[in-house]
This record gives sequence, C-alpha cells and structure tokens, in this order.
Amino acid sequence: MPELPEVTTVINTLKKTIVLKRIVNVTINYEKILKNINKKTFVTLCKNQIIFDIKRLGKNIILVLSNYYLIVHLRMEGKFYYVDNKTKINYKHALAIFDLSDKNYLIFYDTRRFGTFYFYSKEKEIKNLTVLQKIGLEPWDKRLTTKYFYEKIKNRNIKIKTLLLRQDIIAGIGNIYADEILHKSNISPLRSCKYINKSECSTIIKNTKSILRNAISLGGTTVFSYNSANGISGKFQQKLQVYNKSGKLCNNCNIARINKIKLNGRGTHYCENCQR
DNA sequence: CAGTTCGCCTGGGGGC
DNA sequence: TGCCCCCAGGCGAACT
Repeated sequence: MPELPEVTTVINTLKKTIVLKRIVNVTINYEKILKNINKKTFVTLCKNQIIFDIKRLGKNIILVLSNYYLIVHLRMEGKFYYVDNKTKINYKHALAIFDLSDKNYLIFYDTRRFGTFYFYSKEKEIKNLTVLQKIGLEPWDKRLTTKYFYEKIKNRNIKIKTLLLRQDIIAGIGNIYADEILHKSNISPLRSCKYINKSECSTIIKNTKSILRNAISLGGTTVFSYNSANGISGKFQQKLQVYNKSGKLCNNCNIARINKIKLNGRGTHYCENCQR
C-alpha cells in the first residue's frame, strides 16, 4: 500500500518522464475513479493540457496541468505505468490511459479499483480543494513539534496506532509505517492516546521523521513498477522490523516473537515485550 | 461530537 | 482441478 515514501518515489519517477508532455487524449475505462466529474467532461477538459509539474500532499499525487489540478490517490494498489506502444498491458486493469505528445502512454493501473481522481480548476488555491482540506501536517513541517502532537492527542480516547493512521494530524503514514514507528518507539499500538506522555510524543515524532526519511532514501517499501517489463522494488522492505513479521523473533529484544492482531480492522504487528 | 464500523474492490490463498 | 469463502486495506459515509 503506497504511503508517503512510496508516493514520493512514484512522483520522482514521473517527474523524469511526463513533465512538459501534452495530453493528446484520455481513455477512461472505469468511470467510478472520477469522483467529482463525469467522464465526458473530464476527457474534454484534459485534451491539450500540458503536465507542468507533479506535487505531493500527504499520499495524494497532484498533477499540475495548464488549467487544472488532477489529484490522484493510489489507495492500495494504484500504479502509474509510463509505456510505449509496444508494451503489452492487461487492459482489464488499465482504468485510465493518457495518450501523451511523445507518443507514449501514461497508464493508471489498479487491480482493486480503489484509486481516485479528483479534477479541479486551478483558479482555486490548492489548500482549499475539498479533497485536500483534511490533510494534516507533513512530517517535516516545522509546525510538527512535540507540543503540537501532544496537544492533539492528550485528551483522546483512541489507540495510538489508530491516531497515527489519521491523515488530519500527520499526513502520509499508513499501516506499514505506523507499525514500524511504534515498534521503534517501544510503544504498544493498543495504548490509548491519553496515557502517552510528552516524552513519548517526542519519541514518536522523532521516529516518524527518521523512518519515513530512511524509507524515502531507499525508494519505499511497496513493490511497484513503472513499465510492465521490469518491476522496481523498494529496498525498505529489507528494513522492516514488525510489519508482516508475525511469528518471527523480535530484532530488538531477541526474546519475544512478533504478534499480529486486528486493530480497527487493520492488521497490526508488534512486540509484546518491547512495546508497552 | 468523538469514536467505531461498514462498504467499496478483486486477486490470491486455504479448505475441501 | 475447481469451487467457495475469506482476507488485504485507505478512506469517506454511516452509524452509535
């Protein structure tokens, strides 16, 4: 599942390939990905738009076009492929195909069909776009301090992992990194926010920054690819301490085995010995 | 209002 | 081998 580091890697790759290309045509094979516009209007408005820039906000990918913003969320399995016309694609999962001015194609590929497109006129400020309004602070925002975090969580009755997954406090953390951050912080995912002290808040913030930064430098975790011939796998996979490690000996204490439970419907991995 | 559960999807895996 | 059922999960909607 693409989280902040994976989305960053996707954007870095797309920047090298599609920026300054013109959209010649668009084919939408699954209209439900379009959340705030119908297919016919979307196709008409996209034609002849130039892709000027690609930005990220939380887990959202923002394609800055001549006159519009196209905001893409990959959700679980969304991928972008940049391919030439010789590349064979399983069109069953090619939900959107952009014909580009360089004769190549940008394909939005999503087997589970959870990904979303929002389309807005650029006349609106990015921060005022409905889909982005609930996005909280980026991990490296100077306003993300221990004090900010402590004030946000101190009276809450929800479990700390549930809070980390919310996008309106810190943006960009998903299920993999939430588990990893809490393991490195020696805090149980089941602990209620109201029992987390300032010092622990400081640890969580520090580890959020370091884990996400390290993951970005390694290209992320989720396996994804940009053309059908060769998949690129993020190297952070090898650094995971708890995610998908249930039954394995904890690397930190070397005593307990990683436990897997369900927390609010999400698979949750942690060490009962290290994380209290 | 805060917190929890549901529903959207489909490939893959386990059980038989 | 084939069929059924369940699971994975981000996030908005609907619920308590």
